[in-house]
Amino acid sequence: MRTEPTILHLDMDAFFAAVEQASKPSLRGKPVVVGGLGPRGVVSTASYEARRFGVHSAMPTAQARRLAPNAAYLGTRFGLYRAVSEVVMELLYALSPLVEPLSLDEAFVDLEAHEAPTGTQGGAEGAREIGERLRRDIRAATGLSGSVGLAGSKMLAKIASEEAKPDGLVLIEPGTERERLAPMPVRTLPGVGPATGEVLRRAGLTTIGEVAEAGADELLRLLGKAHGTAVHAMAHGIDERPVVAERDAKSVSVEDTYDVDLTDRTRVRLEVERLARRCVTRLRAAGRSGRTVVIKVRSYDFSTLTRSETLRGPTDDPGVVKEAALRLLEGVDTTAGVRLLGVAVSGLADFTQEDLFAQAQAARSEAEAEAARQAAEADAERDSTVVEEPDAAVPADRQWIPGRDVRHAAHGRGWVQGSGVGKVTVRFEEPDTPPGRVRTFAVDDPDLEPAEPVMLDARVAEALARRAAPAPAGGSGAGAGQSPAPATRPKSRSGGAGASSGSGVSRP
DNA sequence: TCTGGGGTCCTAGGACCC
DNA sequence: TCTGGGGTCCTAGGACCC
Repeated sequence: MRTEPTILHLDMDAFFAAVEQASKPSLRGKPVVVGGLGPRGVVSTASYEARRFGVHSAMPTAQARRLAPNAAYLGTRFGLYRAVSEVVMELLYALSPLVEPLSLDEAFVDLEAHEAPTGTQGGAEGAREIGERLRRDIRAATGLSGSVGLAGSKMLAKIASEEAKPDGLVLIEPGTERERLAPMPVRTLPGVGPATGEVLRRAGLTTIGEVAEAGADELLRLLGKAHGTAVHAMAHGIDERPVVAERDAKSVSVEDTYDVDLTDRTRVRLEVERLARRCVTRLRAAGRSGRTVVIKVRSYDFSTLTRSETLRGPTDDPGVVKEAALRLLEGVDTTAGVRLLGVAVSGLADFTQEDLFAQAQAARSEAEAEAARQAAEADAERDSTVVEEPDAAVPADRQWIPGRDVRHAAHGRGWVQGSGVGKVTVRFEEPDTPPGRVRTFAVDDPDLEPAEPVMLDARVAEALARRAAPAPAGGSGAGAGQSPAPATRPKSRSGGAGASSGSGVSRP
């Protein structure tokens, strides 16, 4: 525990929704909901205006539409969010070399890991000054607001930034932790979710103060060794976890939820093959290989199972992963219908078995690779004609997902407001124009085409240009701004860890 | 109301080895 | 003949986070 509040936690406010509002003038100050738009979609982020209607993250989008029927409902544009995130993270690295990103919109910074810049004071006031300057810099570079927490530990810094939301800064003076924590509900502690919260509630413990009084023995009995120890320490305001730089990913996974349950076994096999290929594409993009192949099957009734197989050595061969995934699928009954399928590779390494025994296996590998290449080609061809549930045979970039940027030959740049029954509605405006007019076209209007996303801010524009340049070979041609390419981050090989985060409770 | 997609960590049992 | 304990790997499931 530190005696100075030198751990900083940054959390961007309603990040995805705020990025959309920054790029769409007509949505500023209005309720905006970003997330899955299909029948089984859920909300990723709701703007503060939408939250007033009761909409929040992880809520089914269908429910959100009932609560806030007049909000704007937009699909996610991860390429754009990554570009903005890069700019924000660069500002954090300017504060200290020790930055721990938790997701695109959140990170810890260890302010002790560098010498104080000349002209700034140390201690709490110095830390507050750094935090406020950071918030100004973020607004200047991106047009967005972020909230900052400062404390002597990660846990308290995170709790502080939550208290600071939206658009604020809270500093918790070391020494005041226990009294600040005592009245808070147990669910405030990181790592205490619905299940743990319920166990504690049944034991009569609803506030952090009550948990602190409970004693280590009882907590270990209730929650088990690792969790009990961690919760006990955190309730006492003790958290010695260091800020650690971004780590290499330990697994890579892809999964799809289908609009309609899949029952046809041939279709299920085909989907597993596609997922295996997508998974390997991402694995290779990260320069990694893996030893364990995992499939995930969620049934019509939401029951979920996984099956895994560990290979003799790491691979990044799509054919090998696909065969393993199909073998695992053979042991799973899917006749009643599946709503989700997933494929993952874990046990990651930086090399493949083929590298190690390259010479001995050269001939064989070559034949295998050629076979895999041909198989992949055949699959790719099939893929391009495969029908996704509702909208048969419409190319991805012609599906006019709400929120996507477009360009019209006569009217210029705008974004898709909605589409249906053969029509698409476009609002013509850009980040730096006044709110624009709406026009409607036929979905196959040749004058209308998808466009790259834009942000007004110069630094974000730069980041966008950087990521647009190296298009990944073999990419599946997803819509504008949906490139699966990993983020290029300073000092990071594995880059696009994206929405990764630890559970954050290991051994405080 | 009907539940996404990407991750991390922990637990527990069985196999296997020393 | 009966009885050990510890360590590591693998598999499956679950809690949690953003």
